[in-house]
Amino acid sequence: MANIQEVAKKAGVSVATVSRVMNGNTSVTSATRLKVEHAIEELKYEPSVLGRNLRNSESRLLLVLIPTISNPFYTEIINGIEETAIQNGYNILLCETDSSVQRENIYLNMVKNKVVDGVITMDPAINVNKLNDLARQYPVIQCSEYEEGGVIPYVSINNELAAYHAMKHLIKIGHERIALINSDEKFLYARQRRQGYNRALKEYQLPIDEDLIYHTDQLDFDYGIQAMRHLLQLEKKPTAVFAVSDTLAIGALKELNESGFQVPEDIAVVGFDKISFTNMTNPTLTTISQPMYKMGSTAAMMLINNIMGKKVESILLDHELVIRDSTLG
Amino acid sequence: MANIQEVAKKAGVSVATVSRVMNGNTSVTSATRLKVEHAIEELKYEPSVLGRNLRNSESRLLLVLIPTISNPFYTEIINGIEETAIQNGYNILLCETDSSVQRENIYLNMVKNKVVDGVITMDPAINVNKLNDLARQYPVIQCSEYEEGGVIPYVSINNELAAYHAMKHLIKIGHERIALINSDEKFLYARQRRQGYNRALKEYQLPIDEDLIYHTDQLDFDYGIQAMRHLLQLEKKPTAVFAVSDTLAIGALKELNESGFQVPEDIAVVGFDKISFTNMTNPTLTTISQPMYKMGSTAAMMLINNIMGKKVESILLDHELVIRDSTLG
DNA sequence: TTGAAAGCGCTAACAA
DNA sequence: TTGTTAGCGCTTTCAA
Repeated sequence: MANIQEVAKKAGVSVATVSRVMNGNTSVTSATRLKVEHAIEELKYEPSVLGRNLRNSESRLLLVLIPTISNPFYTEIINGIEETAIQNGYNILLCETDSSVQRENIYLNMVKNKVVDGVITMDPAINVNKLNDLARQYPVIQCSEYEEGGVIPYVSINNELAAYHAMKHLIKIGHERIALINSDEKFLYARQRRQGYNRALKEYQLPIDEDLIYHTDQLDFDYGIQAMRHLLQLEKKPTAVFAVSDTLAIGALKELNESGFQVPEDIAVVGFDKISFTNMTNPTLTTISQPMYKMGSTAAMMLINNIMGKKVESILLDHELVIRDSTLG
Repeated sequence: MANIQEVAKKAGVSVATVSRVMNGNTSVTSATRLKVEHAIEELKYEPSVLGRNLRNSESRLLLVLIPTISNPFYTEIINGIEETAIQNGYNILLCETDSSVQRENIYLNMVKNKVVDGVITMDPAINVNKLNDLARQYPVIQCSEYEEGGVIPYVSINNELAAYHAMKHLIKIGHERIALINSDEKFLYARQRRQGYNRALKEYQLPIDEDLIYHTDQLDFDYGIQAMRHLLQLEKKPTAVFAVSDTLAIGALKELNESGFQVPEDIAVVGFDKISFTNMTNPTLTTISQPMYKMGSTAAMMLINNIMGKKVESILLDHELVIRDSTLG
């Protein structure tokens, strides 16, 4: 691949002039510009991003940190991030932390090392102190999961309200014993959704039965199966289940089918996220729709603005309850 | 962030010595090394990857091109690529082409611009000529989809044989009218799976009925639903369906459930890939298991070897027929 | 309008 | 063993 010097030589001008042409600088006569463009064409010159980046100390790369690529929830967010990034001349470096501290370190160093210009993190298990440290000097945005009252800008939804809506729906169609399949309450979203769960029960003067609350370590299908299996062993079984992730809800649905329970006649199920699978299950799954694509594109826009030195505000996007067969008794 | 000069100054040595310490060069006395390490610690020095890369003309970044992030099939492959890349000191730049020529161009230019050291492509719709051009000068590996008889090293499975196995299974349990939900046969894997379909039918002296072969434009669930809807309108309906992707098979299953057909009693279904959701459907889906993780890690290893100047050989990995409820009548 | 030259941060060849 | 220095490819300041 030809470099700027060869182009300059071929065109009979200086490298500065070539650079000016490349960057659309106006102070070049059209005659010179033509000569240079000709040389560029002839040599099939493509400027080295490395050289340019070193000089400008920018990489036009955004780091995107996700806990796992396997959950379709993240997939849609990533679509939103990527589209917006590309539109603004950035590319994304997608990295899975697997919630491992070691990986997290590697990736956060990429920010310090200027491999990337900024970072969007969706990992709920990330070390908050380290992240705050980083955010003092570099552009950082949190997406979906965030630190309450923290200093890092975020985009998310109102998890408490969303959970409240899901619960209210179940209560209104007559359920009184509603199980909650939650993830670890060390995560903010888990705590918030739990609060929404509690609020709805209180509002309708229903008791909070700790037996009906199950915590899972992870969000894979299998954990939903296990949770449901546990709940079905209770003496006083629930008549409805609210899972904080569609993947868990799908696992629960599977276990109910296997065990011969009818959904929603015997037990109703509500999920959370509206991943595309939820339309393929039998019955289809009632769920809270998160604006995943928009969340991603908003996060990307915030990060890019932040990189360009603008001040950005945190934002909570709207959710929506999508009622499907798993609660239509 | 401090740079190498500041560290050198603080340690009272030259930048070359700091560089030597950073790169584990042995010809440094332990006294000097100590001084330098001290300075590095004190200034929290992290070498600039940009400077290093420009100098070494390498980025230690691998480009991974996928048609869409939404298909879980790719997710597992990516896991394999990423793990292997990290183990070897590389990171991956994951990019969705959406099978768009424009995006493809942007990304392939990243190789020429040395933003990345090499590329693994899984996009079946990629421009083969352009890719071959690129491969003349830069490390390129094809994963899953490849050019038959081409010059670019690839890792894949024996698609013809896999499809043959799936069909043989259906025939052996008594099916004679077996529909094929295939994707566009402009893709090699679609042609190969079609060949396996044909071979099995011929071997058992069953007729090839073109009415039973349906081609979809994409692999999303919805396309599987549509395909099945079409097949159910035939006068002589199939008794079994083989879909070349689990996502299509899941859509087909959905449509069968909706229309009141029993699977596998009325119609049996076989998918392809073994994505994790195939264990959640009702009934669970018989499918061809592709070694996705291994495919990814193999591709990454091939690319890294290629970057290091080694010659690499194409390889076909083993598949496996996983028999589940959707064919257990 | 154009060119010369400095410099981004690093590594490695060469010299001492 | 250590230091000096050129140079990777580019942009931008300053001068002409």
